[in-house]
Parts: sequence; structure tokens; C-alpha cells
Amino acid sequence: MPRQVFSTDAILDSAREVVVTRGVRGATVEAISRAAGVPVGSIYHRFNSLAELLAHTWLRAARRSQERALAVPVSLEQPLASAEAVALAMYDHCLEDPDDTLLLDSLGRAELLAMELGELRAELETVNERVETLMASLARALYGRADRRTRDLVLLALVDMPHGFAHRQLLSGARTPARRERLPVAVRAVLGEGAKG
Amino acid sequence: MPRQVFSTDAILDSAREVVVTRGVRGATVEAISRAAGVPVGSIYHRFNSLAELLAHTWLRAARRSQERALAVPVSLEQPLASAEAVALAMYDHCLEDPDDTLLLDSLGRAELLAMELGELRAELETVNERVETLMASLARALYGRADRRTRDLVLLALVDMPHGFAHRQLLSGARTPARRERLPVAVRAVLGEGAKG
DNA sequence: TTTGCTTTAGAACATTCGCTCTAGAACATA
DNA sequence: TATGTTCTAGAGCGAATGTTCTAAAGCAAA
Repeated sequence: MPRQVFSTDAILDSAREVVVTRGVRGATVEAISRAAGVPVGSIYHRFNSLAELLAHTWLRAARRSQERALAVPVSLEQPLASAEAVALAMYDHCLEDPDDTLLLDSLGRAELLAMELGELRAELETVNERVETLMASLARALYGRADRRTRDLVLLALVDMPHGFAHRQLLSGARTPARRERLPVAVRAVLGEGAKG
Repeated sequence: MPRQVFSTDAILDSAREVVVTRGVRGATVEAISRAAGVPVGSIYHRFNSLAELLAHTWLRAARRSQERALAVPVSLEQPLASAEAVALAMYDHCLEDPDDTLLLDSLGRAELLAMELGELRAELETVNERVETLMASLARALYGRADRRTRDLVLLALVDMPHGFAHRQLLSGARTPARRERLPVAVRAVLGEGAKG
């Protein structure tokens, strides 16, 4: 194997940086090429299209975020405590990986799905499966059912809320866990009195 | 004044629709022109550029959302109750104006500020002033100070959380206030025990 | 009717953008 | 050394995109 001067991860890092700083519209191949110091030919040697490059950037961020949440030990006998732990893990991850978090905030999955993606489309559609399974099992443990409404509620408490908590801190540049201690209480408030402890 | 066949609002509606359905990258002048049934010449007669058209679309949505929040009677003697009322108003507005809400979710202010905007840039930078003043006064009433951290906390509780509550419902097409009754409790949880009632 | 202004209408233009193509460099293996 | 493969490198191409331009239609006022 001949030398590989530029790492794929470095290209993804630059793509992420461009999306976050210049917006989705500013994420052109040339902008990414210049930010990374990588010629366009080398970019297209690794990625079939700009759409796939952006999708890979997004998928990497999404998977990292999920890994963190899925690594939390969950006890369905103590669903509320588990839910709090998952929410805290999500929040901590946001502060530890601010660039990935900002990317996920500014590049929506819907935006990607509107592009021409080929086989990658399937990955985008299935990437959330494990997390959704976790949410469903927590919903069942908490409420005795796992319909759309209860699953959305758990997603709100364990994914959206932690991201919301982290969002403004990241935008203002602060990287310290400002309101971390409030999160568990908020999670309980969202999940409600009816939830089994 | 000669006849005006197409209303400006109709163009903004179509721009919003295109952004929401096809993403920021799909929001081209031609796409908006076709969605609205308005020739590009007529669009450019009203807006100097695509960037300004998108900015106006965003500003209209943002202002409508703010009007609703600012119309809530706020008593600084009862800041927690006022905070709850503002949060509920935000949430209700999200469900009543789903298209504007989806637009604000998919078109970030940072994305707009990265474009060439001319005089409109100033409007984008000042549009949040009244809301920020309200948040600051609530922060002061709740915590006795209105530094960046306390203001962010109030913003989280009164703006981000209501949007988060509404977001998944809107994506799944549901237009009924599913978890509205949980919002006040969650607001109290975020604002914390230390807050003065 | 005539004049003048606003708006419609879309063809045409210039630029940007995504992508391809070809040449050569770097390295593994024979 | 010779050969084959992978990757770098960036000039260049065709299509898409933002914008302009000109002609004419509609309406108000003179």
C-alpha cells in the first residue's frame, strides 16, 4: 500500500468544521478541500459525492453520540434511575465532543435524506435503531407500553433535553457543565409522576 | 398603483415550504419560484437576493414567535408563575404555527449570518433584543442577577424546552398538545429550587 | 387617450459548483 | 530494477444556480 498522506478522519473533521462555521450552504467541496488542505481529487478518491461526504460526517457524529448513551448500564427494574443516567451521559458527551454536537445541531437528518445518497441512505435510516430500541424498552418499563407517544416522551427527556441543556453553552463557548445537576430533576419532570420508579 | 398579482407573504410561505421540505440546500430561487408559481423576476423585484429572501422568511417566523411570548403578562413579583406562562405560550405557538416552527428548526440564524445580507444583517442581530430583555428581567427576579449563565438558563427553560417539547410532535405530524401539562413542572425543574417563587 | 409608474414574465448571462480526468508520485512486491 | 497499485494533484468540463435585462401588461392620474 502506497503512502496515504491525508487521513479520512481529517477530511471529516474539516467537513464538520466548515458546516459548523459557514453553514450547510457554505459546505462546498472547495471550502472543505481548502480547510483540510486536501485537493478535491483526493476527496473524491474516498467519497463518491459531497452528499456522501456530508452523510459520513453526520454518521460519525451520530454514532459517537449513541455509543456513549448505549454504554450506560440500564436496569429495567429501575427505569427512572436508568433514564437519568442515560440523559447525563448524553449531556456529558455533548460537552466533551462539542464539534460533533454543533454539527448535529446544524446539519439535520432531513437535510441529508433530501440528497442523492445511494447505499448510504439505508445507513441513515437504520442508524437510530439501537437507540430507539433502548427508548422503547425504557418506555415500556416506565409506562407499561411503548407506543409512539411514550417513546417520543422518553426521547425528549433523554436526547432532546440533554442537547438543549448543552446547546447554549456550546454556542457561547463555555465548556464547563453549568447546569448538569438540574438535568435529573428535569428528566423526572418530563417523564412524569405516572412513571414507575 | 398597478395590480400586484403575487403577495409578498405568499412568496415567503413558499420559501418556508421549500426550506422545510427540501432542506436549506434545496432552497434555490428556481425551486421557490416554482413552488410559489411566481417568476424569478417578480421575486427579485421584491427581494435583493436569495439570502435576503431567506432572511425575511426567518425574520417573519421569529417575530411571530416572539410576539406571542411578549404578549404574556409578566409579573416580576411572581417570576416563576410568569416563566411558566411564557413557556406555555411558546409551546402553544409552536403547535399553532407548525410551519414557522419547523422553519426555525431547520434554518439556523448562524446559517443566515454566514450569507451576504447588507442592511438586513442588523435586523438579524437585533431581532432578539426584546426577548433577551424579558429573559434578563426574569433572571434578575428569579436569581437576583442576570449574568450570562442565569439568562441562558431562563432561555433554556422558556424557549428551548418548549420548542423541544413541540419538535417531535411536529415531525410526526401530530398537532395536538400531547405533553403540555408536563411543561410547567419541567420549567420549575430547570429553573431550580433556588429560584424565588 | 396619453403618460408614467409598478409589476409581471422569462430568456439570457456570468459565475459557482460538483465532479471527472489525466499525469505523476510513492511505495510494495517480484 | 521493473511492475503494479494506490493515492495525490489540480486543471478543466458540464450542469446548476444566482442574478440581470428587456419587453410588455396593468392600472392611476393627467
